[in-house]
Amino acid sequence: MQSIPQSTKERILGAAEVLFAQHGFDGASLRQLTAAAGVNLAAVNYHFGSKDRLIEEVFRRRLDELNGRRMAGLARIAGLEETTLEDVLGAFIRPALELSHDGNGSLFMRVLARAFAEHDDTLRKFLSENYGHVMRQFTAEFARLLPHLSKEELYWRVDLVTGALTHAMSGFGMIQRKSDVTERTHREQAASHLIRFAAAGLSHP
Amino acid sequence: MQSIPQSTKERILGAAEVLFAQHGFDGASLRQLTAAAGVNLAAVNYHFGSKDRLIEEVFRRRLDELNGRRMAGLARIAGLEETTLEDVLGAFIRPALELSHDGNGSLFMRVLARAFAEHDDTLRKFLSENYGHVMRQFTAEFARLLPHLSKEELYWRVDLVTGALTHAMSGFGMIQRKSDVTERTHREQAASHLIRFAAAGLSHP
DNA sequence: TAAAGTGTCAAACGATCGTTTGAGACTATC
DNA sequence: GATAGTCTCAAACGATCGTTTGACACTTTA
Repeated sequence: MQSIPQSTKERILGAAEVLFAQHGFDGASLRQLTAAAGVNLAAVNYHFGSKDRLIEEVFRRRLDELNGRRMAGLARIAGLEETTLEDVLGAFIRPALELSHDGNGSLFMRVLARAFAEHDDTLRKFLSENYGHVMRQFTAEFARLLPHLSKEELYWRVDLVTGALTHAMSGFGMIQRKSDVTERTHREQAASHLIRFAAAGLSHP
Repeated sequence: MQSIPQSTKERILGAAEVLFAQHGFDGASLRQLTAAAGVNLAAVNYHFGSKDRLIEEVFRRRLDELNGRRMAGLARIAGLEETTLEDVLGAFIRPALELSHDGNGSLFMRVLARAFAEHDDTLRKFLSENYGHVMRQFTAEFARLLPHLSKEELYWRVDLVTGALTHAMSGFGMIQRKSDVTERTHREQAASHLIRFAAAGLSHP
């Protein structure tokens, strides 16, 4: 129950996230979208300029939060003597899982997985320019903790970890929470699975 | 140089695979597609009935070959005493890598990755009905080789392996072959990376 | 109170989509 | 040589797309 009604911009962004996750960027039309948001068709172009700019805003809103938390988590442990691989993976994975269980945030991971599959150059450039430093910093920390790996080996493994996490967090095959498990417990179990899997794949001899 | 010209159906299927990989199922129009294939616009509906049926045929053509090879590889080793986890993973991964390096087959893995991201129910049902038995059989063999894992643990890990392989084989971040390495060598290196990573992720304690 | 700014609305724009049509070319059958 | 079947072709169909327009209501500024 929201006593203060959402602004038109916020209603559009919310509906866009849901419909982009369900039907893709092309598949979700502005007519569907504005109808779902309860606003006029012309509102998207008035407030965002174009559909493409709306798509960018959908990303920016969630990724600023997501990667901000990731960098904050990494900053707490990076470079320390006692830091483990699991710690670094936790800093990368847990913010995404928290987002997944926050309102419509879970749908955003589906939107993100779509963006990866699209191979769209404009979108990739946008993601790389705005958030590329996050992956670079995490990779640097992995390199410090896995000194026995060559640069090529490490890149391979980090790439495979990225694929596994994107796939899992997009909810493609995510195992459903049972009714006798609290959501918090389930989230912790999911994080544990992901982290242990990734750590094993990254660090094997 | 093909002395025997391809049939209209084959030209459409070839062009469809390329354009679906590049622009997606919605993004690639029949007008682009038929122009690239050098055939008339109406040829798609004449030979395939509709765009959706064309999409199904694009999948069927490659997946029959791919999963046929996977099942043949699995049949050679399934249930044997001396079979290793790496053997089973090899039977699953190598046919996909061979496809990736065969003509336009590499683009098909991108098409497949798109299909996963789409979450389209019709397509998922089609894939599950026609090729679901392949994943079930491989999972059964994994279960035999990893008896210490609970059913839930195993499903989690197999799902994460699937994500990593789909991601990697779609060529998203696949490390480029260097010019001083033969294609065959590079393919073997890729298979080795994937198999070792997946084996570590599946079997860790 | 007049002017300027902000936001919403129905309606229309031109473009592009998947699909259908009907005429015509070609081959095989009788 | 007429007939039936297979295939190709240009053209058009209706639908839907993202975007633009101009009128109108409301608030803020002067």
